[in-house]
Amino acid sequence: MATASHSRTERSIELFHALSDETRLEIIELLRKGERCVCELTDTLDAAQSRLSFHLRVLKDAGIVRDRKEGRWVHYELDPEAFEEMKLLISAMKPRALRNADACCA
Amino acid sequence: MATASHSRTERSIELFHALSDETRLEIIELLRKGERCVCELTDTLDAAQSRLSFHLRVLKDAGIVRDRKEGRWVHYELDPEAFEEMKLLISAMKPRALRNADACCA
DNA sequence: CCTACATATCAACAAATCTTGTTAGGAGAT
DNA sequence: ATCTCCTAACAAGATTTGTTGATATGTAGG
Repeated sequence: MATASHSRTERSIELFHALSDETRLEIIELLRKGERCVCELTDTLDAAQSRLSFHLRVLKDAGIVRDRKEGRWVHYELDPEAFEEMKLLISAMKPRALRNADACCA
Repeated sequence: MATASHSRTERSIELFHALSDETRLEIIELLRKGERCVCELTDTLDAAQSRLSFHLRVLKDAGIVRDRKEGRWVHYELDPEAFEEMKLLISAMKPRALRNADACCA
């Protein structure tokens, strides 16, 4: 567990920040096909190992991916729950009133 | 219009980056009630005008809010389409395969 | 035990982002 | 015209984020 307790705002920031980086989006795209080890991600993305490790950590802390150790390899996979959570957070942000419900000023 | 054309990745980065800041999430929360002028946002959020102006620009460039000028006031409101777009982008990121579809290594 | 390999972590630097203060422009009021 | 109010835009500094290279940890095999 990365941090203790989150407000909804803090949770949104963590999740959406994790999604706002090209390398991390590429990782997610690759993991959609299923679990992958770090070695395969570095090969496919042609990225330095320490760079991927950094981004995988961000994704893991946000709960978007899970890791599983097997011998000296570490496999990562997407956590579907995180995506459901994001959709809920977005739904909770949508406008809930008609336009100009009660305008201020003027 | 902020930029010319976007890949889906670039668009995701822009949208999710806009959502990964506390001030901007607070703005969105306020605008859920309906259109608001900048003066009311600065009052409610107790934030410097220039700070809000910066964040409103980020939200506007991302297409999350629209502005409307009326006399010397500028009113902002949420654009519901942006939230639909986000949900689509998230759906497109969800895992599409069963776990361990074809593991690498070991 | 020693070596090779997979991954994580750290430190230093570079780049992007946010904040604050200031300036500028446009709209109404006098 | 002049003044005031509302907001956008710019500039400088502070903070955060991402990259890179070096080092550490841990596992497997000789």
